[in-house]
Amino acid sequence: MPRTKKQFEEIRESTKKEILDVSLKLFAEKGYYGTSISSIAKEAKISKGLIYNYFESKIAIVDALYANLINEFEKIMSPINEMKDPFNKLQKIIIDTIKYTVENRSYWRLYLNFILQPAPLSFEQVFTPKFFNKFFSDFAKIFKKIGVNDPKFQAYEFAAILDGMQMHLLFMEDLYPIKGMQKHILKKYSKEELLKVK
Amino acid sequence: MPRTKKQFEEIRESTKKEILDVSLKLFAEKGYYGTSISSIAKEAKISKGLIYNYFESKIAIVDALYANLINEFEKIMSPINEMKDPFNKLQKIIIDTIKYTVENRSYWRLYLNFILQPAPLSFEQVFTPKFFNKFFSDFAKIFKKIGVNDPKFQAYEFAAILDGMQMHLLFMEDLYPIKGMQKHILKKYSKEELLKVK
Amino acid sequence: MPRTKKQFEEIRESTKKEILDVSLKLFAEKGYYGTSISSIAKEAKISKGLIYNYFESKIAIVDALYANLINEFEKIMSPINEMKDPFNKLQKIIIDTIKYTVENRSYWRLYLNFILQPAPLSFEQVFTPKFFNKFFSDFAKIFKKIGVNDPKFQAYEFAAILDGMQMHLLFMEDLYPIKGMQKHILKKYSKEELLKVK
Amino acid sequence: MPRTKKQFEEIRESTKKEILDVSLKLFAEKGYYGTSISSIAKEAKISKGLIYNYFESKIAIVDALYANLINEFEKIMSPINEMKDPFNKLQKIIIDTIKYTVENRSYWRLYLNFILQPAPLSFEQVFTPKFFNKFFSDFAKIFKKIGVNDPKFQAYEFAAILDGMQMHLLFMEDLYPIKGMQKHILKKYSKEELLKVK
DNA sequence: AATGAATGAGAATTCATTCAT
DNA sequence: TATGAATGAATTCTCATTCAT
Repeated sequence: MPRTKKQFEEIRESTKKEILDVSLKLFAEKGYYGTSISSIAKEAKISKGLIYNYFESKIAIVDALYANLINEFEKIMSPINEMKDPFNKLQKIIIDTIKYTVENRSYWRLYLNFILQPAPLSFEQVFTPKFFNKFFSDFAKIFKKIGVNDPKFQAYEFAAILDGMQMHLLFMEDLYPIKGMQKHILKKYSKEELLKVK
Repeated sequence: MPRTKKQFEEIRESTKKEILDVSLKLFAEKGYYGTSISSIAKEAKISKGLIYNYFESKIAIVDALYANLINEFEKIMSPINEMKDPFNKLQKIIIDTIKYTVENRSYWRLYLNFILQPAPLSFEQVFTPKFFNKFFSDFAKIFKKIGVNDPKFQAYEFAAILDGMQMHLLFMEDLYPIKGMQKHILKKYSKEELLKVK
Repeated sequence: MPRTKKQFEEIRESTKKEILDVSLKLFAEKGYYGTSISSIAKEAKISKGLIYNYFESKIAIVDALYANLINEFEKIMSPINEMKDPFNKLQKIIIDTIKYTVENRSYWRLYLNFILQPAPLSFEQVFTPKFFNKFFSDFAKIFKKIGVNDPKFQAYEFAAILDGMQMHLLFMEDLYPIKGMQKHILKKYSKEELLKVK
Repeated sequence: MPRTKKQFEEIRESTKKEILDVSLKLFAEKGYYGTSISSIAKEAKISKGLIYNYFESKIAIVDALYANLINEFEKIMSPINEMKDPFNKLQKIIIDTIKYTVENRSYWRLYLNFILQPAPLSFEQVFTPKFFNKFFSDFAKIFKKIGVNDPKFQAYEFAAILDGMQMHLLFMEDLYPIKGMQKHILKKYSKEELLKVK
C-alpha cells in the first residue's frame, strides 16, 4: 500500500526539521567550515545524498537556519511592538533577549557568528546594516516617547548593552552572572530610574 | 659573497611583516577558512612555499596575529593601568577603545571573530573566559574607587557597552554614528554624571 | 531505490581489494615514497579521493598490506607448527619459503624493504626484533629435537640461509638458480645429512 | 692574502667529506626520502646552497656514497683475492664481513637498503645482479679448489649465510649473538669440517 | 524517498633546486 | 667559496556534490 500524499509530506517535513536541528547544533558547535555534510548526515542518521534532496547545497541549509532566526526575531519583537507602554516595552525586550539567549544558545551563537562572519558566508544577507538601523530607530522611538534626553544615543547605548551582554554571556557561559546582570539592567531601565534621569 | 647577517635579518623582517599584514587583511575580510595560503601568497606577491619559510603552518600565522593583538591590548591598557584618577581612567578607556577600533578595524574584526569562533580555531587560547574576568574585575575596581552602587555590575555594564558598541561599529562601518556615540558615552561616564548617580 | 547492504559490501570489498593489489604492486616496484596516491588511483582507474574512502591515509594502505603479510606468514607457519617430525618440518619450511617467495615476489620484496626501512615508515611495527627471536627459538627447538650439536646456532644459520637466499632470489630474479639451490638446501637439511653431522 | 690553490683544495676536500659523512649517517638513520637537503646542511653546519656547490643533486650524494661503498668492498676483497690458501680465504671473508658490518653499520645498512631499494634510487647501478654473480663465481672457485661437492651451490649457500647473518645483525642490533655466530660459522667453514664433508 | 560509492577541484604542506648577493 | 631567501612542482588529504541503483 503506497503512502498517501499526506504521509509523504509528513516524512519530508520531519526529515527536513531533523536536518536543520542537527545542522544548527553542529554549526554552532564547530562552525560552518568545521561542520561537514557527512557529519550532519551521520548525526541525523540519514545518508549524505538525502540531504541534497532537501537542500540545494550546504549554504542553503545555513540560509534556512537564517530564515528561522529571523522568525525568532519576529516572534520576540512582534508582541513587543504591540505594547504601548514604553517602560514595559524596555523591560520586556531585556527579559526576552536574555531568556531567548539562555534558552537557545546555539541559535544566538550562530547569530553572532553570522554577523561578524566575513564574505564567504554572506548568503542572502538579512542582517544588513539596514536591518540593524531598524532596531536602533525602533529603540529610539521608545526613548523619545519616554522623553529622555538624546533618545537616539540612548537607543544605541541600549542596543550596545544588550548585544555586549549577549556576547559576554555566550562566550563565558556559566561564568557569567546573568541573573545579577538582568536585575541590574532591568533596574537601570526601570520607570523610576528613567524618570529620574529625564 | 653572501649577504651579511644584518641584511638577511632585514629581508626576513620585512617579508614576515608583509605576510602578516596581508594575512590580517584577508582573514578579517574573508575569515580564516575563506582565506587560502595561495591567496595570501598572491596578494603578498610571493610564492606559497615562502610562507612556510616564515610560518610553520596556516594556524601559526593566526597565532602570530593573535600575539600582536595581545600586544595591542597591552599597549592600550598599560598606560591606563598606571593612571590614578578613576574618572580619567574611564574616559581614557572609552577614547582608546574607539580610537584603536577605528584605526585598526581589521584587527578588531578578527578579534571579535576569534572570540566567538568555534572549535577548529582553538590555537593557543588567550582570550579565555579568565582573560575577560580580569577585565571585569579591573573595571569593578575603578567603579569601587569612585564609590558607585553595585560596582560589579556597573563594570559588566561598562564592558557590555564597549564591546557592543565595538561590534556595531565593526558591523555597520560608516553607517555607525561613532562620533556622537563617543560623546554620549564619555558624558555618561563623566565625573559629574557619575557623582550624580552615586 | 538504493542498493542493498550486500551490494554495497560487495562493491567495497572489490574496490578495496583493487586498491590493495595495485598498491602492493607499485610499492614493491617503486617503494613507498616513490609511489604517489595519484599513481595508485591512476593505475586502479579510480579517483584519488576514493582511496580515502577506503583508507585513512597513505600509511594506512601499507598497514593493511602489512597485516596481509602477517597473515601469509601465519598461513605458512601454522601447518608447519602442527607437524611433529622435525625433519619433515625443516623440509617443509624450506619448500614453502621458496614457494611463497617465488609466487608472491611483490609481497616478499615489500617485506624485506620494510624490515630494513628506516624511521619514517615505522607504522605499527610487527616485524620487531622480538618477532624474529620467536623464529630463531622455534627453529632452535627443531634442531634440539633432532639432537644436533649447538642447536641455537644451527637455528641462526638456518634462518640466515633462508633469508639470504630469499634476498638473492628477489634481487637477482631469473638469474638466480633457485631450483638447484632448493635441492641443495633440502639435501643439506635432509634426515641423512643431519644424522651424519649429529 | 688570498688562499693558495692548495688551501682551496683542502677546504673543498674536507667540506665534501663532511657532507658525505653527514649524509651517510642521516640516510642510514632516516632513509633517503626521510633525509632532506636542509637537514644535511644543518647537521653539517653549512648552508643548503653550498651542498650544490659540491654535488649536482641529492641523488649525486647517494651516488658518491655508493662509490665509496664499492671501494670498501674492494678494500675488503683485494687482500682476500691475493690469498692463495682457500681455507684461509674463507675464514678471512667471514671475519672481515662481520668486522666491517659491526664497525660500519651505517654503510651496510645503506647497502642493504640500496640493494632492495626500488626504482627511484636506481642511480648508477653498481650492485647489479652481475656484480653479485661475480661474488658467487669467486666463492665457487674457492670451493672448487677445496674440492667439495657441488661447489657452485656451496658458494650460494656461503653467500646466503653471510648476507642473511648481516641482515639479521643489522636488524636486531645488540640482540644478535654475533660473537657466537661468528665462531659457529668459522667452525663450519674450517679446514677440518670442510675436509670432513668433502 | 534513500543510499553511499565515486568524483574532482582545491587546500595545506614539503622540499629539491635556484639565485642574488 | 658561501649564504639562505625564494621558487614551484608535486604530494597528501578534504569535502561538497553527483549519480547509479
